[in-house]
Amino acid sequence: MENKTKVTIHDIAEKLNITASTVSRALNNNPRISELTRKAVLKTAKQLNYQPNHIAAALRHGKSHIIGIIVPTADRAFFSSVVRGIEDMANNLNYKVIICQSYDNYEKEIQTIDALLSARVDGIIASIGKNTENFDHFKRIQAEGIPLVLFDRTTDALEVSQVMIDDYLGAYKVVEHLIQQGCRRIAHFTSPKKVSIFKERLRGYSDALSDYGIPYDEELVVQSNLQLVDGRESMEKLLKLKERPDGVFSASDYGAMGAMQVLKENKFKIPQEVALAGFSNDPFTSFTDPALTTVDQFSMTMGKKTAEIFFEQLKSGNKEAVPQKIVLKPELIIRESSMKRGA
Amino acid sequence: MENKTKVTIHDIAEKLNITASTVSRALNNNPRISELTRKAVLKTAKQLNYQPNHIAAALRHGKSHIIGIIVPTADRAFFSSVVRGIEDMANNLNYKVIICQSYDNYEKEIQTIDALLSARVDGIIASIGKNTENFDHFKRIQAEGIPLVLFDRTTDALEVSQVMIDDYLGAYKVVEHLIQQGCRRIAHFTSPKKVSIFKERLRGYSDALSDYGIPYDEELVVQSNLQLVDGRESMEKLLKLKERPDGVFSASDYGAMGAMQVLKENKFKIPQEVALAGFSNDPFTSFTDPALTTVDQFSMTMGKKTAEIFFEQLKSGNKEAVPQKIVLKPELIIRESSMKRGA
DNA sequence: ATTTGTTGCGCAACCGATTGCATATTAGAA
DNA sequence: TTCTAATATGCAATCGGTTGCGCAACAAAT
Repeated sequence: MENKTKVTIHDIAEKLNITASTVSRALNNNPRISELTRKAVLKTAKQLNYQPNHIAAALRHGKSHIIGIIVPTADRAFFSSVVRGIEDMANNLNYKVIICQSYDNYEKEIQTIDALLSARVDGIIASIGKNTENFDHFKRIQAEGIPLVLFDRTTDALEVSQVMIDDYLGAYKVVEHLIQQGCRRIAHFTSPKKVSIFKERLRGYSDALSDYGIPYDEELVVQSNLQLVDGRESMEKLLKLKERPDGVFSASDYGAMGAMQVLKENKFKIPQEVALAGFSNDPFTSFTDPALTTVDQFSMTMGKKTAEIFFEQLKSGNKEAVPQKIVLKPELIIRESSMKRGA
Repeated sequence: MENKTKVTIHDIAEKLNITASTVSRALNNNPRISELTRKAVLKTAKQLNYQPNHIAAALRHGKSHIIGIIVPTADRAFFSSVVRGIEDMANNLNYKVIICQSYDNYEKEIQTIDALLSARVDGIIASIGKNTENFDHFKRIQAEGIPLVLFDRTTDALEVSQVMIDDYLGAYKVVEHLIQQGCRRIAHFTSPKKVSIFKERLRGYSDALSDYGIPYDEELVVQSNLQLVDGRESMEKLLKLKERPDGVFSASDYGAMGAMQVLKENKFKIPQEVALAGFSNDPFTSFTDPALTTVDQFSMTMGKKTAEIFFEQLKSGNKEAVPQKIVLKPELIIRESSMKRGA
């Protein structure tokens, strides 16, 4: 255990009376090294408990073999699941992953990117924070010439590959379903933020209504931050309308949950009097009573697909390939909260 | 934007007709550099858009200024909250954080530690995976001479600082509360794993019973993996007993949730017929119907405290200081699922 | 026997920043 | 005026691998 000084390839070299170059090549399976030498090196390395210093290697060929992932928060099932998909692939390719959280905070997002850049990550995969409206920090990533891929919370303000789900379609399906269940006054919780996912969901809502001949009513579209409390407030506001809604489609599960609480507190029957649907298929949605209808986003698939595109770009040396835009199909998960007409 | 080659201190030096040493010192605020030179260097650095290469610096003085955090999974509110607490402090001290997930997988835990070690992190903060029973990989961290601090899922098999909550006390409080609500046959969901938290919770359960003169009944203690499905199975098993329990204390919120589902499916009244309590205060516990009684673990505090101890150790050069063991007090959160006697 | 390859390994530069020691310049002290 | 001491900067080694180029040794081809 005399580990005072870390053992290096030079130690191995000395012990075998060869040079560090040979040791390095042996360890890297360079074909120009004889089988005999390689075996000896490997054996000695094990004996001395040699641990490669990746920092030195990283310095030498300018690649850290680390990729950065930026998510608004890691404690949302959706994001952590995407991360897992990415991680799996990265690990297989022998890349390490730094997960950073922006907490939907613009300043923190900038800092995070700075940190990742100066840590010399080989590339960055990100989902944009809710409050971000300026994308210069992302442009800096591209200016460095390292790959950048966005997922879910993306933007068209950047020339970049992105993987998202078809939010429009998901929303459309939800609203169509609510209509088919008999709803005629369907409210929608949305966000004022410039993130495209919310705009797309709103568009899906509005188009579905119009396709089924239901007028779009401004007072039924409530803007908020879509958290639990926001859902509560929005619902309370809706209940004060002369004509209350008979269905609510929230662009987030938490928002829908808030609505559910308020409705239950006011003794409304869900879904008979008011049907309810969220978006994201957060695990808790199956725990509520009634269980919440929502839209699944195939997060693992999104992670895998994102990683695929990312590493493709990485391998290709990040040439100015045409940015790809992958749109995955979401799935409507129908649960009790919207089944007015039975299963 | 001619950023083909990254600018280095040598570029700055050349432009100013000085040497890289001077530039380095100027950038590091070394007092042996004249104010004039320093200003010039800073200005030129900005002009050329110089970005320090931390990898080179890391190689030079053997410190990466990166710390590794290992959690079983980042998508559990508890863990991500602890992580956030750690992150906050780390960022303030200008350290970066790599978050790694072991997914409660022993092999992956080992790989992760290897990866972090060869990434030359300056220290590691970890919560042990459920299935880990051998701790040699953690000993390797210590053998490297870098600080290691464990939180929540800890072990006494290692001479290491640890931060945990008083699981015994938390469990005791829950059971005491259930007894005070009138429960006399209280079941407990526990895990067979060697992680101390579950053993402590079991001990709290058992002691509370004994303190209140209630016999410990083996058939009421069900072992499982404590996930949702496990909770369901355990509850189903309990309902087949000749004498069913009138209270259930699950060592995990998910387990309690599974029990709740089964009880509701079988039309049992919660809490009147069976009172229910979990452990962890996962956000979803306030969304269930009835809302779930549980134990809060002050995750942010745990994160802060963990970081505090960790950096203390790091600053002190990781001398063989006596490992500290911090035990935080948990808080019982009483909700409807256990309020037999009203609020 | 000479040429042409092939194989296996060493030499030395290099990645970018840091730092102990040396040196030059200037100021202050004797 | 000469000596001492700061002050400001340069020199060169170093961190631990990696890699282009070169060379020796031996085999195969002519």
